[in-house]
Amino acid sequence: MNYLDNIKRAFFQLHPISEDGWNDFSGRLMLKSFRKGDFLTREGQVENYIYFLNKGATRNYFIKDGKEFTVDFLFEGDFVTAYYSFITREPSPVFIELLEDAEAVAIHYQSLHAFYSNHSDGEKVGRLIAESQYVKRLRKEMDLLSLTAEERYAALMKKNPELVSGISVKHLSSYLGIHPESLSRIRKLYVRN
Amino acid sequence: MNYLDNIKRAFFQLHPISEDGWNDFSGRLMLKSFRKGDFLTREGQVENYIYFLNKGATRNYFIKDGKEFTVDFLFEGDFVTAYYSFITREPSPVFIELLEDAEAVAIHYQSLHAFYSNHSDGEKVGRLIAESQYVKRLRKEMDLLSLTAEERYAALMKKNPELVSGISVKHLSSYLGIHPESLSRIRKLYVRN
DNA sequence: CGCCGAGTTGAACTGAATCAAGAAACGTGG
DNA sequence: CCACGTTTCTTGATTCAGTTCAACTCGGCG
Repeated sequence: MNYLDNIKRAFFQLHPISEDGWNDFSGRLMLKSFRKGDFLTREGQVENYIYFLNKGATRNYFIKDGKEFTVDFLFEGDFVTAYYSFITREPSPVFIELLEDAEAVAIHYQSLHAFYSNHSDGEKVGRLIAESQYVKRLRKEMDLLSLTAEERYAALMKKNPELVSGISVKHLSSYLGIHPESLSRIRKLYVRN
Repeated sequence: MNYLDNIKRAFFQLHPISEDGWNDFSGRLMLKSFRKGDFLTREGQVENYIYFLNKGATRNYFIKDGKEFTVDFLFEGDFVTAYYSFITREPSPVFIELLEDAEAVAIHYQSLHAFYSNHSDGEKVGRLIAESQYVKRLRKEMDLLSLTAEERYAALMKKNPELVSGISVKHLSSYLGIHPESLSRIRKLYVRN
């Protein structure tokens, strides 16, 4: 059981490819370690990597008028990148911060694109990644448009209870689009023992 | 100048492909006509097409608790589909309604996927489409999180003035995440002659 | 110990929703 | 082309969810 097993499983779940294809891909990966508080990506830099989290958790956020807004939390077993910047090659509007010590496998932009070119299966995986990211974003947009803060909290608690308990009020609230005080009040309504 | 010229131009702007590839692709297209008020897609049906609008405009919206929420407006020269459903093969949460009489070129899901398989360039185009859709959604999500209703209106007016003038208050407001009365008031602030 | 950031609670405030009513624009059929 | 009914837009008054500012509690850790 080495550090490639997890990513291989995640990769094949998207789309199984030939052993040759996998060998090409896995040969491009680099293992990296991070400490809590480190950044995978800072605002303004062009994202050059997609990471797969073997261990750890990240918060992806941007800053507007000095205030932080969280767009995502990602955990062990997730692919992580400042995707907007990775795609457009523009400076990233988002920071990616490690919430705990982490170990991740990274692939460089150019290396991934070389892989895309080498295998039509590669392109397919790229498409599937992009599609799954789209689905996630649309869901969240729909929630932001149609739900109240309290409904968003309830929905999140239902779908992702470990997130609700594991993340600070400050960060969670900025993900839900409200202020910490408001989340604190909403939470009180849901306390039951 | 036939009905394929526009889509060819749009397609090649994403990614130029070989003449063979284009012939394969264009042979799969169907020309369709719609009347104002028709639906390309209704909630609950699985989306089987991607359309390219030669003429016309659409509003993509979903309904929650009887209220309509608009996620997108699309116009002449745009690709249109209930992408969420097209990807997941689940029933679409969104309706796509024609805002005016329209002419569109359509490709069927299975036909597109056959094209993906035939050409690695095909997969690449699929990836590029998905990526561009992602970018659009993230931008909107960031706006919804970090801007007030008035700021969202101002931003939209700056980036897309023809949209602001051409779309009804009712529809525009549901896109901005506010109620028609609120948009009406915001608008008053921006009137100048 | 004592500090310090995170979380909670309270009170006043505000942006947007809601409810209601009237004015304008639209389309459909005579 | 007008008359009618229907929908859309605007304006006003009120309410409400969520913000803001401020004070207090708690738990960690230096």
